Amino acid sequence: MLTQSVVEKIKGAIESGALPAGSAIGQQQLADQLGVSRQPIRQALPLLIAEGWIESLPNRRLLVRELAVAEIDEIFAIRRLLEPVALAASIDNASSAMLRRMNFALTEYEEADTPAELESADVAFHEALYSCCSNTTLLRLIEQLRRSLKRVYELKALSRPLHKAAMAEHRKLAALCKQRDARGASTVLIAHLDAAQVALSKARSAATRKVTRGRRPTGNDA
Amino acid sequence: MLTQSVVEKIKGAIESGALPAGSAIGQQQLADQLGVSRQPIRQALPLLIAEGWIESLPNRRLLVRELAVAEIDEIFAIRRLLEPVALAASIDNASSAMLRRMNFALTEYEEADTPAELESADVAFHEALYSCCSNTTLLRLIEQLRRSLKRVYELKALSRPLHKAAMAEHRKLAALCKQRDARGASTVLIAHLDAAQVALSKARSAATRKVTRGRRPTGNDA
DNA sequence: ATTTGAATATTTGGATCCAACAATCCATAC
DNA sequence: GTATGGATTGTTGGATCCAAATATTCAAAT
Repeated sequence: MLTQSVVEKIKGAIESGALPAGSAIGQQQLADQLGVSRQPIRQALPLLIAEGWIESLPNRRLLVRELAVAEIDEIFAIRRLLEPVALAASIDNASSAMLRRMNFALTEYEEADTPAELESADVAFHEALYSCCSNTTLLRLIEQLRRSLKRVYELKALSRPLHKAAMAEHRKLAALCKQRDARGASTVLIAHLDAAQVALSKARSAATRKVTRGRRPTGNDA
Repeated sequence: MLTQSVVEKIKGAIESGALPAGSAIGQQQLADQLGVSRQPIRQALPLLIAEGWIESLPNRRLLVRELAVAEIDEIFAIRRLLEPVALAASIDNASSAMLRRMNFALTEYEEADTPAELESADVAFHEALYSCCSNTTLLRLIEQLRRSLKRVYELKALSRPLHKAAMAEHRKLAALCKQRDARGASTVLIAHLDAAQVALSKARSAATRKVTRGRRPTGNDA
């Protein structure tokens, strides 16, 4: 079915920044860009609107939805509730396969060169972390929340020290999983989430300032 | 937009049992039934599939998705995580409007005659409960989870004593909100959810037995 | 120069068309 | 009588058509 692939491609374009937040889009334009007719686009749109990727203006214009800072915080608040529970449950009935998957993702993360590799290794690690939580609805929910943040993540993909820190936290998590210390792992996970949140909001406010003033106020990047 | 109303109508039909779980459906059939052409149906389908209302078989047949007992339990597990937090936050910045809405829904619930009125009063009460939680993403999520269970709720709509119990719990919740006792309210809410869960699973297993054997093994209903 | 209004152009949403695909049904062969 | 193969029917998915709604442009009037 073309519709499904169109949905994924549009999501990918939004995540990658090819369709920047706030930009207006038309059905025909999307269709041309993806090399399909308008029909699959039209089937994809209601889904994308319902999932919050695209906003439908009253003028029946469409634009890529912006994620407000407040909304990012809201999502993190929910993740803080759900992910520690998923992790604890996952540790309780952890399989050896889970530990293997975790370790694999860990090394992938360490050896990643490109931001894309980093990203996919990170996703793989967290998926492995929760994989044994035996609540697939919860898994889907967590995945959805993480993905809705993804389009803001590439900002973060620049900073080296943050990745170092994240890697250390991942290693700590893996160790605690091996020891089956659900309580300890949850604590570390919450810290991990908080760190990601402040990193994100910092990167975002910096980016906003950049846009507003045309240039960063201070500090060397790159 | 017709599509949106088609989505709602199909959801409603599934919730009301007009489209029973497990039944096969065709696009043309749906279109005829709703008095529209196939086009709006086709735009609605990807959304309904993604949200788990309809299942798409590999043979490209469609059928109304069944909710497995395990899945119901999963949803309750998530609700137990989210709703107490939403309630506590809502109590912390409760407005007088919230208390008024709660009380109104409470009396509506008490005076309800038909199952539909009961249902809507219940929804209104819980919406009022969480309305001040200041996390709209969380609110949407909770609403989605509650609604996904709605189609199983009408089974429960029969038993009188259960409603009495639910009403008492609602009153207790309202009182605790008025006293701004977030902790106590959360505890009662969890008990409320648990009660609903066991009631649901009992009703469901009874219904399944009924279907399987053609009649209930023991016990008087009605 | 600014604003109002009409004419034009673009875009959307619903309906329809058509080809590909899957299931069903029937006939024939074993 | 059963099983296999083919024809037929029905349904889906993508493309296209058309009318209605909206934005845009351009001209005229204040």
